[in-house]
Amino acid sequence: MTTTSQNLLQPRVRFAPSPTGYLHVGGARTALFNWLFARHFGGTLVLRIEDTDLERSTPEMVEGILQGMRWLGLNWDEGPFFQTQRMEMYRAAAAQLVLSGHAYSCFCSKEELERRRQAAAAEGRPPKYEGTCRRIAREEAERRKAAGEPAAVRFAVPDSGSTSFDDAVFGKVEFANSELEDFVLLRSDGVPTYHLSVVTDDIDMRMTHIVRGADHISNTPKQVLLYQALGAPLPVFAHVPLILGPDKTRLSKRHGATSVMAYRDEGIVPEAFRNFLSLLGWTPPAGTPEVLGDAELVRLFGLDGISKSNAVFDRAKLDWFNTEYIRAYPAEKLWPLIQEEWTKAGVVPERTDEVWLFSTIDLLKPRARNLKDFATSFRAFFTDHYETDPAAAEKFLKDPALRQMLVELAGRYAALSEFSEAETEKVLRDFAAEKNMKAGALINGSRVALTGQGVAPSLFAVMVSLGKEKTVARLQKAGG
RNA sequence: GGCGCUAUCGUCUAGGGGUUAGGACGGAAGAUUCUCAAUCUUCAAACACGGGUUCGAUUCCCGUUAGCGCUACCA
Repeated sequence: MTTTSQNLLQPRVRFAPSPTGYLHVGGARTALFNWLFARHFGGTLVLRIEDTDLERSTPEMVEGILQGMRWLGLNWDEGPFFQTQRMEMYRAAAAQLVLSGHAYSCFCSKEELERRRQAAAAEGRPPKYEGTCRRIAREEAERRKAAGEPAAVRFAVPDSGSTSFDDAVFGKVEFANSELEDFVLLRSDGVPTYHLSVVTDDIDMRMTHIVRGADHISNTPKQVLLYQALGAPLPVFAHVPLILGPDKTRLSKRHGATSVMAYRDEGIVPEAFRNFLSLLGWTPPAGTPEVLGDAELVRLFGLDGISKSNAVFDRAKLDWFNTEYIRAYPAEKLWPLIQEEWTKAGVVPERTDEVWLFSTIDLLKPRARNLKDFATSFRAFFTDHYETDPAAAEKFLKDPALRQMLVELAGRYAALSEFSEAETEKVLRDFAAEKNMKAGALINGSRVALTGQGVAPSLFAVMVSLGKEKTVARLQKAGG
């Protein structure tokens, strides 16, 4: 039997990244699915850092991954555990496997192995390890090791038969054992490889479900063999389809931002990112809307909704989710996120009273595409230190006569006692009629003069938000 | 190359032996005229191919093709 009954009431899952790079989109999605699964069932999410690749793992990347997890809002319940701090356990497991006859010492050097692989490739043979050292008697192997000869430990894969498992997403997957080679468990320097450390840890940490990328499907039979050799019950495997770039090849640097932190830098709201990511490879029950906040996601998530085919990362849709969240968020929720953008962009808001701030944010948010807009195109609402978009000025503010009109209009506004939307509009329209010019020209010109942008909310709402003093000053400034 | 997995609009997908094959993003057109990056309306857009099974396949089976994954003393 390849599966065992699992307790869905208290599932234990893990996210196990390797700190050889930042937290990328694919890893983030895997982390999210594990998080959703754990939260849905009230289970436990363990964070485990798989740093057994001593060459490529770095502390900076560990920090980068934790930072990514925090930005994504994916909290874990146990860990982070580091495999490099659990070396003794893997060595003990390897020793146990040698003792039970499931593994053996291999004295072939890396160079020798590489040479044989080349030769096999040249002859068109599969580059599989032939099991040379499997024939060395245990006593002799012990003697050679004692003499100081470096040795790795390999798993002795059965020569015949097959190994299968029931994947929660893909169903039954079966591999002929003859396709599997005697893979290395322990390197000659005593450091475990992936297969050994992952299985040892998953057993030790009592994982009930292994939710990971589909790129691990081919690795799974080796791990199943290890579970069996170690006498441990199998967890439920759930492989999730991969995320591809727009050209349908695996998502990589060539496709632009693959680090999740790049999305923070681009002004993406974490919850929007989670929503978008959740729908890459998973579909909620039929009839459910696509905009799903965390609570809904947690409530609806399940392994049965995971699809089998790879998904393309669609940036345009991410942006759409982002605008949906920015619009839906109340100003007070947007406020701290906006402050971060201001800090990054060096914007120092001139007014900080919440009533004004929140109403201005509410005025702006329907037109925001990302959080950065509040520090860039909306900048003029919060500070006098802003640039005017040359294209907008060219389009709406080019005419010198119009600019003079704006100065004159400023005078009318200066005399206004009630600075409301209705009043400011009336003043402008009366002025336009009096001067026999189109109100639209005045409105568009004023918009650029007031906001530095060609696109902004309704002009009179803008004026009220800015207040009389700024409106007058900026209109006057437009004159020259 | 070998092994494994996958295949519905451009993208994410629903569906399922008989449907006008549904939705969302994106796209196009129009409306609005106070801009559009807002809003509203409308439209275009898909079952990879070939064999079966069947009264009937997009759906089930086989094959082909394509894509992806694995094939390390990486994870």
